[in-house]
Amino acid sequence: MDDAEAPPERTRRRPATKPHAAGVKAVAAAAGVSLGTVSNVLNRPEVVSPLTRAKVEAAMASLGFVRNESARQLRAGSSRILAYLMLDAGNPFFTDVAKGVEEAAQAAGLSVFLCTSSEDADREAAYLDLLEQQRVQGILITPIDQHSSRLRKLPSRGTPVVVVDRTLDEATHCSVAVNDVLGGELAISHLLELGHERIAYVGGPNTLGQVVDRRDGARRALRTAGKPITDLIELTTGALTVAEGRGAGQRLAGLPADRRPTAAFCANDLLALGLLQQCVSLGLRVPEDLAIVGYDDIEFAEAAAVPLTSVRQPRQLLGRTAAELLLDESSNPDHEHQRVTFTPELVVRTSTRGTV
Amino acid sequence: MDDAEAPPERTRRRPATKPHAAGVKAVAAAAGVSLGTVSNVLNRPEVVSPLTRAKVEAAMASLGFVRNESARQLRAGSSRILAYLMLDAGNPFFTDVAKGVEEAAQAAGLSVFLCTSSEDADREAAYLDLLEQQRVQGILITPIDQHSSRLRKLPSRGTPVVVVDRTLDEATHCSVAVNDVLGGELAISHLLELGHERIAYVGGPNTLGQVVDRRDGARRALRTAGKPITDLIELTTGALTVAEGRGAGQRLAGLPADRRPTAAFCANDLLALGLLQQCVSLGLRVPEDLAIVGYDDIEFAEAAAVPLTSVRQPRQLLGRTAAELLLDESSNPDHEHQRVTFTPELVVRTSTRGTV
DNA sequence: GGCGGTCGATGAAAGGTTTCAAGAAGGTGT
DNA sequence: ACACCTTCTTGAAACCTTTCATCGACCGCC
Repeated sequence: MDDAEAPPERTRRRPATKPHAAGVKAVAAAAGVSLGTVSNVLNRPEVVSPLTRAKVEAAMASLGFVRNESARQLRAGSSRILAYLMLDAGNPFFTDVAKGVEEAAQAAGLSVFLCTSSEDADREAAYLDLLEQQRVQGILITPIDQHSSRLRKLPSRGTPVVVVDRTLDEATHCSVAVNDVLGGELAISHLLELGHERIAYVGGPNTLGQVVDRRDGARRALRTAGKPITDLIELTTGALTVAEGRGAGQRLAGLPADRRPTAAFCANDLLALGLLQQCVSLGLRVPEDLAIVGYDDIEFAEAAAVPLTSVRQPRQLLGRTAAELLLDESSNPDHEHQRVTFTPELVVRTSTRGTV
Repeated sequence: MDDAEAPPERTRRRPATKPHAAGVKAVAAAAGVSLGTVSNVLNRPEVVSPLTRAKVEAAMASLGFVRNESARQLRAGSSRILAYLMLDAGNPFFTDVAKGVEEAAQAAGLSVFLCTSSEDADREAAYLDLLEQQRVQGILITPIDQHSSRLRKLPSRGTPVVVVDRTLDEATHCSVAVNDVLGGELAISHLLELGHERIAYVGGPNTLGQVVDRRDGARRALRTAGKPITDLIELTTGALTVAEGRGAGQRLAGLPADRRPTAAFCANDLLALGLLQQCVSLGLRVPEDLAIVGYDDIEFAEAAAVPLTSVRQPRQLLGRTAAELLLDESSNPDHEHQRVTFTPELVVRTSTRGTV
């Protein structure tokens, strides 16, 4: 056998790498230092001498070095990212929660990625899988189905989860919520006090915990007042959107006046705004013919055609608290899961009270 | 020297790995196959025999295997993620754009991460760096400062960028926008036709291209009508939010009636809604004392206290088109950058026309 | 001048996946 | 029985960074 013959001739495999040229290696070569030193400049600048650091930084700038986060994360094992998987980005309630999350994350030096399930269980599942594979620091989620096994399993595999706007008995996560049953109760008590007898509950789908809890609160208020819960006329919607609210308004306005409810409590403000808009355009007077109570007290509730009575939730605080719990869980070794519940507050405006 | 003495005794380094236990290696062992086969099951299931595949899948399930995306991406060099960095998640305009983006992304099998700069240049920069380091497939962005060098450099380093809701002359990206100058013109022409002479332009900050273009359109309409552009009373705001709109309303309502504008054109609907709300609550009648035109025609514009005349933009289409351009750029080798411009449309409602 | 100590820089190993050339096993036709 | 395919499976290399034990140089001090 002749050693000199047939050199290995390794065919160059091109792993579809983007033009992202320079890595630490190239920087090290350009700066005339070792790999480790470049890494130190990146991660522990204080241990490298000012002169060397300057050389390395110059090399980085001239080569256009961009750190490869995948490699960093693979080796270091930690991500500086936190995700909030929300139900519906079009609902200002959730974007306000997100604002709170970002506030807390920024304070801790983390970044937030927002994802939206759009009330679609498959999308929710797909995002959960993706985020787990990405090994994000943690996931904040307002779930569609809080009993999903995927959700339960995540924490045991190392990805902390905090449930937002839902309370959960599971011992696997923290949760931060607002007492929705109480909120429903507040709304209906208010309407009962105003003398309403035929009251509608507009909300759906019933797979959403929020929808069910608020309805249960409504029923409880009726019971407390000594009325049968059958007095609550339920209009089920397919989602919590303005469009669905309009649809409900259509159905409601179509009822004969003597069977039509005199008040409607909507599972959120988007529904309430749609309902309001449709009813007004069909000639019903609000609140004289139909009083309306919304939920969330989003910024637009006050600016509506008829300023909307609504149940207010501490949106930003909700997000901030959730993020803080998540951070505690991933940094504090003796973290204990908590269930935080805030108290909602009724904000009365023209849509129920008429005159100011 | 005695070979048997002092075994290396390598100290175990614990790279802070999360409990995420099982990797492909463990799965391979459990299933009695090789590493490569497990990888094949993951990436090219069709090449592995049904029997083997079943064994591997069973092993994955029982071990709770979660693929490490960092490692996958590091080796394979490609990400299945696309990011939309938006100006303000609280603005329904952008969440509608985002919806369009997700639609297109989902069709292509990609996932979308949403980020929000909140009109803060530092946050924008930080997110751009982060996304580049993550080596996302591409970035969609509604920029604060479209002349940022960071933005220009990204594509040359391998991360495609599409600018959304802004037109850009740079030869480095595609952009998808709506003709904002024309939009401003439409709004003001409408007001002039209605006989208004003292017109206010409410918007800011002037670093935002949208704000400037819409104002320029307004001025152009005045010129076309033979009026001096000084007729346009400018109220500069700090951001495009409801709260800033209220502030502007306060300022505006404070003017003596003979100097107060009879109409206001707002750079977006959030401002318009805030302005409307504040003016009404201070006793001005809309549109009799003050006509208002908004911009974007978000869903809440129609449901406002006084239904809002607004300039409509094809929001979802904007997002979808942008995402499609991005996908083309990253898959089609002879992609050419495009500038797509849509045409806005004036939607007249009560806030300018009074009676229906 | 020798000793201990500090500060900085070094380079090999490790992290989990994908890739691909090459090998093994099984089947078919003559 | 043999050559030739086809179909699956294999194992080592490569991706880029971080980590850490070790080494060299330099300083001050007895």
